[in-house]
Amino acid sequence: MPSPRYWLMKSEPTTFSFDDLVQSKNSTNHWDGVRNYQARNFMREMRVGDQVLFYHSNCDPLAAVGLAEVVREAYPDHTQFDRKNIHYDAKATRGKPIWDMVDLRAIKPLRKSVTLDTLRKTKGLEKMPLLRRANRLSVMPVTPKEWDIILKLGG
DNA sequence: GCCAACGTTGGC
DNA sequence: GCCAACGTTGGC
Repeated sequence: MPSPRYWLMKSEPTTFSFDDLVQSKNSTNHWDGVRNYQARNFMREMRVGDQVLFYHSNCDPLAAVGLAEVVREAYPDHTQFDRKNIHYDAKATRGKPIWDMVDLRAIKPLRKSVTLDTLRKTKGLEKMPLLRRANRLSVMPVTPKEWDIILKLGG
């Protein structure tokens, strides 16, 4: 199976919002802090040019808000080595890192944010992991069909 | 290697 | 603020 070309990534806007990405140098920043193996493994499958939906969690409104693309493939997340960082992992060493991150560049905000509520009501999106009850996965693949549906909703 | 307890995520 | 889901940890 070829690797998916589309992804959804969740972030709490109080921690790092789509606007924060837009305002980063070259609209580009690294996606650090992933500490879940499934999410990490999905990041490792990402290739330069893959498209990413930026989703805001734990806020109001809950919604997909912007488009980004992968500009650097998985490399070690530096925060795992930093004792003072909330994401510090004592088991990780520079010789044997555990956690990776990718770099994303903001493409543009969606003309219209697509709320979780809308996603739930839209046919064809039922299988998205995002919509599963109490879902915690922060990085997930999006099928081309789902991608088209969501982009239409987002204008 | 099992599984209960614990901690975190994140929608509600 | 609550709590369901679920990943992780640790005792055995």
